[in-house]
Amino acid sequence: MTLTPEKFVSSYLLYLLAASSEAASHQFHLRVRELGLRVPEWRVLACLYDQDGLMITQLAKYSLLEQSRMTRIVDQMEKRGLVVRKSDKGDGRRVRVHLTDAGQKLSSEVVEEAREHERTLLSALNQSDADRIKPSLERLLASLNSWNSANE
Amino acid sequence: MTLTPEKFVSSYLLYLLAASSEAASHQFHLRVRELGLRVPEWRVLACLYDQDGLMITQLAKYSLLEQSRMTRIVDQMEKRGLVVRKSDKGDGRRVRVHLTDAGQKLSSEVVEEAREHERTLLSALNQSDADRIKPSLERLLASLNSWNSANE
DNA sequence: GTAAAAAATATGAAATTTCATATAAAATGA
DNA sequence: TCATTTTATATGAAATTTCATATTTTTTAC
Repeated sequence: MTLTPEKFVSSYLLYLLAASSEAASHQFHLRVRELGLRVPEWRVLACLYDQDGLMITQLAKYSLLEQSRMTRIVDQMEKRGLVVRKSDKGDGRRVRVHLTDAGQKLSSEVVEEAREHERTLLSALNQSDADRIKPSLERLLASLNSWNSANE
Repeated sequence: MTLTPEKFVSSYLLYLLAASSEAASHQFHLRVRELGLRVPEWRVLACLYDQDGLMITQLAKYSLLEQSRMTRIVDQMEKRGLVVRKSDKGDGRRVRVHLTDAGQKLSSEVVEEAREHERTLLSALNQSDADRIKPSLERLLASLNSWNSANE
């Protein structure tokens, strides 16, 4: 049927991206679970580390998951004392999520481990790949995002 | 506490990879759902397109999901008439998953759409990024995989 | 040849996730 | 202003996913 029946998956862009993401995250996500966190919870901590008081919707977007799921993740983190909800004065629809002291402490610790893990990963690459990978992914992501917005 | 309180997430390698993967896949995964498939089912079709008769475990690995989940994905695809299980002669533990005629037809069609989508995505990048991205991800993935094996 | 270990798949039960939609607040526009 | 639409979050119910473990077959080590 096709003239080029070569393997498809192993050089398919979407596979390479998903598999790289999975491979890069694997060890660290094991560590995250050791710390008693699930991946989405770690993502929330990381987002709030950068900017405390984000809304549920923003957390969902940055953490790459759905809003209704984020609502429940925040529920659990709140029960656990890592974050608190505060309603936005000025816009009563918005819920601002803030780190508690415990959440702040944990988030700093895990971010530090994440940085260290990243250094380790990068040091396993050859110098030129290690130098280029992040800027290159940043450009890719920017292109993809603008392409996606243009095609919604 | 830290001397460089700059944003962490937006330039974190694991975030860049996960977000790029998500952004690159988003539109195509919508299309996959339009075709009545879930993402893992599409992945199975793609794997079997490359090599019919893979085992459950291999499908799980290539599709980046767990074995017990793959068992149930295959259950559903089998009920739907896209694949059939055949037990491996020579090793009775192994289950070989084969495309049916319908599965073969569907898998060829979706793979063709995936190729087209990939061309479209790549054409949105500048020439040099478009040329480098796949080889570069292939090297990254290889490094990560060998690093992961070494650190299990 | 046999016991123990390993490998491949399946499955019950709990937990999570999704989907559609409810609720409530704010913005828009006539 | 009032009705309509949009935005933000929450939630019920169904579906999926995970986790631990059972089952079956093969391999390994004695």
